[in-house]
Parts: sequence; structure tokens; C-alpha cells
Amino acid sequence: MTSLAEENYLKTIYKLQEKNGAMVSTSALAENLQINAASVTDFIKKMAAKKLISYQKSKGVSLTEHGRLIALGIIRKHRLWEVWLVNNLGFKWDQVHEIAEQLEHVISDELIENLDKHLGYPKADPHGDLIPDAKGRFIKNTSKPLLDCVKGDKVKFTGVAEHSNSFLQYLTKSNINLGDELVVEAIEEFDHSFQVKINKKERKLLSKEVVKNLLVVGI
Amino acid sequence: MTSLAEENYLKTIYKLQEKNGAMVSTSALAENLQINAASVTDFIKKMAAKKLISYQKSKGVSLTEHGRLIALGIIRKHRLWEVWLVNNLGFKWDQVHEIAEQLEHVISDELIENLDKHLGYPKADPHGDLIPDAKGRFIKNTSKPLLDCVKGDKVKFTGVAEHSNSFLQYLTKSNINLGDELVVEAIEEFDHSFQVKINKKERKLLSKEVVKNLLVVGI
DNA sequence: ATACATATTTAGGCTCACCTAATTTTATTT
DNA sequence: AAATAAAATTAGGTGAGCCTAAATATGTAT
Repeated sequence: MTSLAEENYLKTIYKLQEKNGAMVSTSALAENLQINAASVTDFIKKMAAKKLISYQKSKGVSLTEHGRLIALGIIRKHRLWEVWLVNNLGFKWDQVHEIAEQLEHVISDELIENLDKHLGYPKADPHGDLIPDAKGRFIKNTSKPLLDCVKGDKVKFTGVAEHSNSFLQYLTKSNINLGDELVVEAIEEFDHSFQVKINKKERKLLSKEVVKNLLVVGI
Repeated sequence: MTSLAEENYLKTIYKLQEKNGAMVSTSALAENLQINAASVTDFIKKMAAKKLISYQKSKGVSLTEHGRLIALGIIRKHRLWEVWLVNNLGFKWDQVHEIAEQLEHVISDELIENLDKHLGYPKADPHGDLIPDAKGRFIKNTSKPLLDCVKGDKVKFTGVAEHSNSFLQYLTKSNINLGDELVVEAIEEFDHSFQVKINKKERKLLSKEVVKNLLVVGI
């Protein structure tokens, strides 16, 4: 059995490994979990004893294969619940994270497989994050930041690299939605802002900070 | 804030009060919660200090109005989730209790109101138990045990008084389902078994133990 | 290489929600 | 009313998961 605390540690280690590479430091974990570093040291020792992670004293931790699969199971649940909250319950994409953080810990394989089926086996959550299958496998991700595009590129907006409510709400009020077609009409060299045409209609100026966090695929 | 343990105590006290009247004994609570009686004594003192229950030493506990409303909130969530699990996810009525026991502790008023709306404001769960509204109010319950009926009565099967999987599965395999019309054709005086006609088609013999636990309303 | 700053760990302690064993209170039987 | 049984409480203790303060290890700048 995996406790709630263990699940949260596993999930956070997974995300930090995704973002920053192999080893996750005690302080990074402490900050992300909002837990004192001394408590983290304590806890990761116990998790290492359970073979959920490997721990090198003063060097940091990384997930074992076992731990990684549990983390992916939680991420799978989180993202499926987010799909349900948005598609079936009428929530907006900036309202679902906290609720999914609770729902992700509900334990029932049958529930999650039935939910997956009920939702039509979605490949991504409302933010465009891919949903691993029951065995922890992802489909291949071909998206890249809009920032990496050049003038003339025609792409589809498929996900966000930044999940803060302020960014999500910025996109909503700018009427930029997942699935939109974006055409890069101009790039300002000075500040790296992008002029894009959205869905062949509206023309918008997007700051570097924005284009860095918009994930797209070529069309 | 109400902890998971407190929520489970409140829910259990509510159910025992429903069943056996005003005061709930330490030992009854201990047995139903599968917790040692000494631990229960400890815990109910703390709950009394929080005004969730009133506690008379060696006499037992009862819910305060505040505690009752919290208990009803949990029951509301439990039953709404059960409706969803059966109506939308394809679970059977004997498969949903444990999952709903987890889901009932998820905290989000908006979630539960959206769920209620999504389900079409159901009045009862898959076992026929009434669902309180957001303010803890029930619609009037007019059901009674089939046992209280007399020969010739024509009724609708609306709920169960016994929620064990074995009883639910007995009904399923006997093809007796919520909403069925039952006509009492004969009552055997010796063992109180009932001969009933179901949906104007099948004729079945039901033991006293069964008719005691079938809840019906006249039609 | 040394000094300093930062990160990590150790040591000791706390609360929550449980436990067992012993004691006291309440209820039942004679 | 006394003896006995059952229920409830008290006392002391445990593990999980957190904390603070102090000590140690690691990394960086001079």
C-alpha cells in the first residue's frame, strides 16, 4: 500500500525529474511539497527503504521503476478526472486542478478503467497534458513551444507548459483555446514577441513569456 | 475543518441514531467503525469539545445540529456518487459502496452541486436511499417494508432496508429490481413468506427475511 | 586553500488517531 | 443487596508525518 503522503512525494519527484533531469534535491522537494526540508530527509529515507525511490545521501533522489509506475498511475488518474470535470461537469480548465488533486487518490482500478472508457479513452487532459495508459505508457509527444517556430509556420495549439491559473485565465480572456490554429505572421526581434493569426480570424500580439508557454504541433 | 476520522464518526453516529434512536453507545460506535472502544471514548471527547456531538459520560453520544448537517453533507455526497457510478459508469448496485466511501470525502461544494445537476437532481441513490439537498433536507419518505403489506396490496419496490452485498446480489439474481411492481398474492401464516407477482409476469416466493428488507410504496 | 554561504542531515519533539491493559462504572442476575 | 457480567473510561504507549534548532556536508568566491 502507498499512503497519501507517499503518493504526493512520488508525483512531485516525477514532475521535478521531468523538468530538471535525473536527480531531485531535498530542497526542491521541500519547496514543491510545502514541507520542511528536515521532514523531507526523514521521509525519503523511508521511501527508499520501500524501494519507491533511490536515495543518495546529500545527492538527492530519483524514482525506481516501481515508484515511477505508481507516480504514472496517479498522474493518469489526475488527468482523467480533469477531463471529466471539464467535459462532463462544466468546469473551466483553471478550476479543476485542486479537485483532481483530491480525486487522484481514490483507489479503484475498476473505477479508473470505467472512467477512461466513459470519457472515450482521451489522449490528453484539458491542458493538453498527455494521459498515460493503464501500464504507464504515453503516446509520442510531438509538441514544442510556439517560441521555437519561425515566421510563416502554421501550427495547432495543443497544450501549455505553464499551468498557473493566471496564465490559463489570460489565455481564456484572450480567447485562445486548445485546438486553435495559429499562424506566425511576424516575430519582433527586440523582445521576441509574436504576431499570430488565430483561426484565420483574429490577429494577436503575444509576448515571449506567452509563446514560451504555448505548446504547438505543425499542421 | 473536519478530518476524515471525524467525518466517519459523524456518518456512523447519524446512521446509528437513525436505526436505534437518540443515543449512540461507545461500543456500538466502536463495532461499526472497527475501532477499539477506548479509542472511541478518546475521540468522542474531542468531538464533543468541538461541538460536533453532545456526549454524556457513560451514556453515549448524539449529533448536535452542526454535526448533523455535516453528516448529511457526507451522506449527500456518498449517495450522489453512487448514482453516478451506477448510471454513468456502468457499475452494479452491489459494487459502488466502497468507492463512494472514498469519493464522499472529496471536498468541493462546487463539485457536488455540479454533479447533482449533471445527474439531473436525483431524489434517491441506486438502493433507493433518499438524497438530502444541499441544506440537509429530505423529501418525505413514504416507503414501508413489504412485510407490513397485506394480501392484495399492489406496491412499487423503491428501496432496501438491508445493504449487504449478499442481499443485493440475491435480488439481482432473482431479477427483482428497483421500480418493479409487486402484488401480494398470498402470505403464508406459518413462516411469513410472501407469494408475489412481479411486474405482472413472474410469480415468486419471498421469505420473511426478504420481505422485511424490501421497501415499497403503494400504487 | 580558506572562508563563507547554502543545502542537507541529525536530534529531539509534537499532534493525530489509533492501540493494550487496568480500572471504574453501569446493568443484570441471584 | 450482593455478586457478577458487560460497558465505558483512564493511563500509558505507538507510528505516521510533520516541526524547530543544531550540526554537518557541499559548493562557491576570493
